[in-house]
Amino acid sequence: MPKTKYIEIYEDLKEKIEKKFYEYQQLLPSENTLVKEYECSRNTVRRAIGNLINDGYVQTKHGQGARVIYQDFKQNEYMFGETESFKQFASRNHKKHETKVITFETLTVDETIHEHTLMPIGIEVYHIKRVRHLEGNPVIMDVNYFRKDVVKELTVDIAEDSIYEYLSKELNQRAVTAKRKMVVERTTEMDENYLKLDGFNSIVVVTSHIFNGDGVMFEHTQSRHTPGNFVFFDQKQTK
Amino acid sequence: MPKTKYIEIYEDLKEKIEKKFYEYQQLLPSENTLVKEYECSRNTVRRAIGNLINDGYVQTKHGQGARVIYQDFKQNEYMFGETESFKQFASRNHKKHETKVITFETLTVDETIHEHTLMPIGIEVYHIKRVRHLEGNPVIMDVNYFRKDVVKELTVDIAEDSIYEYLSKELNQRAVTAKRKMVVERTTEMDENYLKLDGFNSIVVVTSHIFNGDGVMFEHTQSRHTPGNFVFFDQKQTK
DNA sequence: TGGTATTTGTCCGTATGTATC
DNA sequence: GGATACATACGGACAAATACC
Repeated sequence: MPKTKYIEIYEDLKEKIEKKFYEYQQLLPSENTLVKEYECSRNTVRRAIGNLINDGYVQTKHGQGARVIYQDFKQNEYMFGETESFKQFASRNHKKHETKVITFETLTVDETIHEHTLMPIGIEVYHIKRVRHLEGNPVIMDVNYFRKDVVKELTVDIAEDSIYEYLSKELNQRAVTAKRKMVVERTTEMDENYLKLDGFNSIVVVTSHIFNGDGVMFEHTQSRHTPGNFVFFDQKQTK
Repeated sequence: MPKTKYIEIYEDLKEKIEKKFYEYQQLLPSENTLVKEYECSRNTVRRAIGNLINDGYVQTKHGQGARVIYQDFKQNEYMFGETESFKQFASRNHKKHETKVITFETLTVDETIHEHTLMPIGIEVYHIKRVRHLEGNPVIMDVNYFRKDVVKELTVDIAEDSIYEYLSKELNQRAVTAKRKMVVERTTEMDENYLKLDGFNSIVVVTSHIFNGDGVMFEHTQSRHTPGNFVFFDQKQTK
């Protein structure tokens, strides 16, 4: 699987910034210099730098250059909200994890579910409730709706392991676009029964709409996070 | 101030999607068609579409096209977290707003402040605490640190109006990059004294590092939002 | 099933404009 | 004013995935 040139350059520059070969506040070499260094066109260098801008690693200024604004961050232990599965997250952080399935059923989308999930009325969906445990503590409740025509035959076993692993490996399905909304709400009785709230009377509710490569919104998920374990990062650049 | 071509195309397509000229799940005209329509090069069309992808409006697939995945959203009344000032937000939503300055002082950054804000040790900063009122209710507490060498002469009057308006109009300074981190914490005594918490024992803490066009991190802000008034949207696309 | 056309993705080179140094 | 550097735009070539007949 050969990577593209601009991705290679992007990753190389990124690593050099992280390793402080290019330091905070320093200007990157000019585009023309990088063109010679990587033996490519200026467009390709610019695409690589464009990605670094999106990641908040550099900031460019017209006739000046691309300045490094990446700062080493005491990486938080917990870092939810990224586009990765619970299992991946737990593994990456070397955390003991477990998923318990509370509800597993098939439903037909009616008016009420449609209002809530934006799934088209009449289709069949899996409705799954799961509690995620981290180091033995129940910290997240996931409420999923999966389109059955896309995810085919789900089972409780798969839901206890990783639905995303199953989708990518067995069905070659991938989440391509994720739209999310975050709010904080008062806890419900359900939250109090299932989650370790540590005195909080609120819960972070992340509602996601997830599209596959065909542009089909195949998943609607409400993730209810205990506040103590929730962190979200974001960076934006005004054009 | 003439806009660039790709921005014009981007905005035109965006509007057509919002107005449902191009509908949900429909494919946009091919790049070559758009090239003829807008009388421009293919690269320019592709840049415009790239922006639509970033906004979560379309999703492209190799060999197929760009599919609209924009869905009308019951726009939430409150929508914090965007890159806009409190005053802009309040005005856009036709809300009565008011800002009360609690603390206004000049400090020299020491080890402790540096640890917390990443501002360089030894420089002078304004330290400002403000409570934001919306429709008469205190809903946000902002704790700012501004580099004095960048923001020059701040006053309490400016802080009560809009520091950002002052910066852009008087000093021609702009926030270019904003890095943010969101967590939920238990309320402090200060939160309880100053904010209308409506029974919540938690508070949404948004910590921001803000860079100007010269790559100087001139502002560090901790925004403490009452949970009931906090909404954050996000969309990501896997490459 | 297979071949062809369409469509997006990558990459290159060049030219011009504009901000910075 | 001149040199440097980024920003925009155009055009062309080829590859790869998809759609169509």
